[in-house]
Amino acid sequence: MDPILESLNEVQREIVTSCDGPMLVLAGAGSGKTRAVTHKIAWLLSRLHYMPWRVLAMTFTNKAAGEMRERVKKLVGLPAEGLDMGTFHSMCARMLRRHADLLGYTSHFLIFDADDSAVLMRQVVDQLNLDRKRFAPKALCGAYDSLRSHGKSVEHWVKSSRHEGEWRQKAAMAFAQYEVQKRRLDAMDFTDLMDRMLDLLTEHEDVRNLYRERFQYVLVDEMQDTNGVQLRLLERLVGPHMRICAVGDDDQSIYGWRGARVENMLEFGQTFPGTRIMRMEQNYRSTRTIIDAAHEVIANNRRRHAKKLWTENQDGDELVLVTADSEGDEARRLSALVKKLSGDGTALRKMAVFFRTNAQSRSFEEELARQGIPHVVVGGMRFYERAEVKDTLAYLRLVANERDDVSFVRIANKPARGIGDNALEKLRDVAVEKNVPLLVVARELAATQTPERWVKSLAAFVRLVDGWKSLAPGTAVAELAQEVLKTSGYVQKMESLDRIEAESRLANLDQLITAMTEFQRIHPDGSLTDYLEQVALITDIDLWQEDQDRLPLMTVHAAKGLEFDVVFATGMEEGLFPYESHVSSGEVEEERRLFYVALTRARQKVVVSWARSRARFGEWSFSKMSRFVGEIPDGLLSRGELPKRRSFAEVMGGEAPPPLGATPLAPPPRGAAAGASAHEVAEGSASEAAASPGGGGTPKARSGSGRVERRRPRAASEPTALPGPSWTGKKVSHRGHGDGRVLAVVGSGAKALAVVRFDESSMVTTVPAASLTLLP
DNA sequence: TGCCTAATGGTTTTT
DNA sequence: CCATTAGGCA
Repeated sequence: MDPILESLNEVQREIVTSCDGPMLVLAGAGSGKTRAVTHKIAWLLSRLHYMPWRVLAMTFTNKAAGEMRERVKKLVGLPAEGLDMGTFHSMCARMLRRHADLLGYTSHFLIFDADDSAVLMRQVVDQLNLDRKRFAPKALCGAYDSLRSHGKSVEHWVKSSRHEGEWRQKAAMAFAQYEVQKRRLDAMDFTDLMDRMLDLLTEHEDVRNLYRERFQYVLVDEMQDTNGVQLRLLERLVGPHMRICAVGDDDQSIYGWRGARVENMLEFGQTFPGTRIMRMEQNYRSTRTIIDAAHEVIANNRRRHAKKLWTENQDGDELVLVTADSEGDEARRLSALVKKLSGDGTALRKMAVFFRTNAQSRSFEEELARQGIPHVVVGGMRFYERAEVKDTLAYLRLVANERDDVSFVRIANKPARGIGDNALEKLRDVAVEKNVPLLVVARELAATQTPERWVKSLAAFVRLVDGWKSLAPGTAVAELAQEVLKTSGYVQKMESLDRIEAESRLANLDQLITAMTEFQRIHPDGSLTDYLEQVALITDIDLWQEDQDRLPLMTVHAAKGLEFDVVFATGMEEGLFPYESHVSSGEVEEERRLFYVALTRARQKVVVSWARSRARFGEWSFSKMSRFVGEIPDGLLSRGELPKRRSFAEVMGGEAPPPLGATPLAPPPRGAAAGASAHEVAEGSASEAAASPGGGGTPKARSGSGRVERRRPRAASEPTALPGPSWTGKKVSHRGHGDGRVLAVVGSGAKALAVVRFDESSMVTTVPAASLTLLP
């Protein structure tokens, strides 16, 4: 038996070895899809002797591409290096660079991230004299993006509205202006990468033929999450040979809101006539109980291909339901379970906490820190979104492309160098009038030698930028960045800030430089533009290092494609999961698929949890358990012993429940009275909590309810210089991490360890208390 | 120009 | 509740 086929089942073998026409693989969760794809690539390379660059593979994340490449490498060795693998976005960006001029862009066009787009949109909104509130730039970007990803025209969008016609009309003007400005800036946003690529292949026959010739085999992963444009892209990319293999699972389509069309799976056969359809329905990942439970849930969806996963795996444990009183309580109960499992030998990195929205991570972070459980939030504050990192990149972007007005505005006066708001205002007027980039206007003005102060400042700035520009061609990225940071005065300014703040930022810049050096090691010939592009398309999943044993926390969306021994599916409440706006708009099925994805990530155990009450915008609200939990049959779900239903007073800390329909109560004393209180309240020490029943002198009486925030008398002892439990809740600073708040202290004196949530990174980390300074 | 305080409004999900 | 921003002041 061929070693490439040895470890495969019947279906997988068939998939691997049939390579002469279009194929669609309906691959259920955990059915060994990645294995099939990697072995197929290996087959193409080593048995059918495809040259690596003739194989194009599209994945959903760069991380998935990297992993796939590694696995192919294990099978066939070095040739795997030359494979064209990546996300749709990164592959398109690369191809677009090569032919940018055909579309009226330069080859170092900018790639706008969501932030850049919002900045530009804000300028547009101001320009059109629209109200920033009613026309929130971010919301406009979102609307416009969704519009395009769904393949709708602006005209259609405007007409389709019966209400708010005037709003849409004006928004449409903003969209148009946004397009104009984006063009002028030589920039593409994420959606453009798809749309312009489609233009390129549609309008330029020679380019189309070039790639059709080049790519003799095309593989697509996660087909269910591609959008209409992407399907058409594939259609044009794949030549008459039609050697394409797409893999997907309609039950796992969770990006409908971004334009993903499950229909792409159904229509695949029409786009590529003669498609062979293969099914992979044996699950190798999960216990039978998990598979059955997941099936029962997803079977409630009407719009799906009827199918059923099966497995030869053991039955395994029942799923476990955890009911909590509040989100803090939920976090506490799950942390206890994590501790127990970890004690029984399950590595933290083999477990995962999932939630519907990013905001939910907070309560878990706090509790895990309190318990000293190492963890990592995948997708929280991103490294490349930190201000100092973005500033540095903005400098480089301006050097790489002088049409980058967004970057110009960002850093022209950072550090302050006398180019204030009115200077920028004047620049922009001229720029718009003449339709030239800000930097060019600035350069012209500088040459006029007008004695005004702001013109002089501008001239100095232009000199700096031009200096870097002349330096750029022969200089390594890391070196250039260091030069820029030094001569711009950016670092110097930072050093003059208070020490601690500065150090953490400088540490981040150090890390950035390190990353640049690393980039150079991998791409010795990489240009500045290459570097900026790679950085623009990086995601948090890509950055997630699994080498440390930490409990990962992430949204279910981020969990796609991953697997864990134990999965905690949290926040299972009506309104949250399924998310409220999706229930009313009839998109519950996508929410259910999302839950299905969550369940099927698990190999051994699933814990689903929900909280009866949850704070939203600081107000407390009460929810029912998610309908999805109810869809798991009784025999498969252990409801555990329900915590005895506590009285409202016990839960909320001594307050009486609100009359029905009344304003919700004041929140339980979480933040304000520092870490400890939430604990005690949930443990049910109601007597203590009743101490000051709406007493006088409390700061904010909440209107309507007549209730007030409970305030616990502060411990008499003032925090001492010596680290100890008294530091809990205090603001501190750390050289390296910056400012933060102490969540817990273990031990006391010189050896004490403090768990701190740092503002800058929003990271929760354990550090020696001795390394902290107490802030007032 | 830059720093501080007050008010305001925001929670889906991401390439 | 939180983070971000607008607006006033030094």
